[in-house]
Amino acid sequence: MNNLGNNKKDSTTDNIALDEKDIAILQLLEEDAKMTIRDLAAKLNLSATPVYERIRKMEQAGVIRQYAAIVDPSKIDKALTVLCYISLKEHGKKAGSKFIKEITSFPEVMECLNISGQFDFMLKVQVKDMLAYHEFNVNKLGELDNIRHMESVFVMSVIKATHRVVY
Amino acid sequence: MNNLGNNKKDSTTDNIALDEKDIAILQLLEEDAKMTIRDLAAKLNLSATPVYERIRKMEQAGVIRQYAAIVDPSKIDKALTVLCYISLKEHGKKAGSKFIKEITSFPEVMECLNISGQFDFMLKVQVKDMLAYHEFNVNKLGELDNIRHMESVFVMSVIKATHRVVY
DNA sequence: TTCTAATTGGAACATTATTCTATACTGATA
DNA sequence: TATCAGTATAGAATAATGTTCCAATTAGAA
Repeated sequence: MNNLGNNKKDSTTDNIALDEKDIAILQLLEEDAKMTIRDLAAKLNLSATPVYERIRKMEQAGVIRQYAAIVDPSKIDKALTVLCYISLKEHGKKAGSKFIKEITSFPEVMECLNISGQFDFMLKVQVKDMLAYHEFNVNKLGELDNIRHMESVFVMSVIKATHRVVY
Repeated sequence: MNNLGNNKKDSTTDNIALDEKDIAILQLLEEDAKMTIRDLAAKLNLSATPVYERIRKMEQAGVIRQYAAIVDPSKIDKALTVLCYISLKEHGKKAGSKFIKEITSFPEVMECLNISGQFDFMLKVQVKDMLAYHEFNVNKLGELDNIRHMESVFVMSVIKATHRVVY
């Protein structure tokens, strides 16, 4: 048990009620953010204006957090994904914050989750190859002083990876 | 050890050499895919044409896999993330394919990784709450007949989550 | 140097996003 | 049922952006 992590709300406004049309728009934009408003409108049997307004509302409400270009890691020589499990020695607020600050500064760390179970954190680390991971381990994780235990699990293949949360 | 997973290449063309300008473009588009070509050009001290051509090449080469709207799960009532670890009884090609086909069909499964270690797969499951996860477990995972062992790890907070792989 | 191929700038053009206004709808009230 | 207020919508006008074209420039090889 620990009290680490950062739960700050980053929404611009309060919650928003989404109807079926909003959901449909989200589903389409999750797959292809470059779809034009007119194409969206045609699929939903609407004109451009309501689609445009609905998207704008969802952006402002923080429902749509970001539009991102998704890059294939293997194409930029980052073919190895490793899940790195870490438990800390000190779980106090101060020690935890320090660890988080350092971890999040590493560009190799795509994801850092505060988890239940025997470990405190799971990192998803994206690197070129095993040598690069070894160096990350030694030079970056190895420099942190609050790590009690560490375990690496290697990703052999990606069966499914999506950003779609709307269904 | 197993031979599961699907490593098919989905690139449109062969590999491509990326220079510093390409990298810079990727980094910016990973953060904000809606940034205009003219803004990108201004940041890179180029005109619109070369930026446009470079993006097009990276799209066709599969370096840019997708443009996606990233939705905040908590805003659409999917606030609980669970890591679900699974090991199979049968690891043959046929049994593995069947499992993969079923798992990837579940919309709650955001991610499915074939991993090293005591388990065969890690699923990242995104649901409303604990009750919804319980139902997913019973009604969907529970219907699969090839599962030997299963373990759930709950995500208490997300410290870092990025799609940036270019650095 | 000279040549070739690739890259670039800037203008022209095509497409799309965005705004505006009038109309249609919805649900509540009397 | 009639009327009203608030919201959502379509369609046209405008602004912004994407896309193409071509001439000029650059970089590298012979």
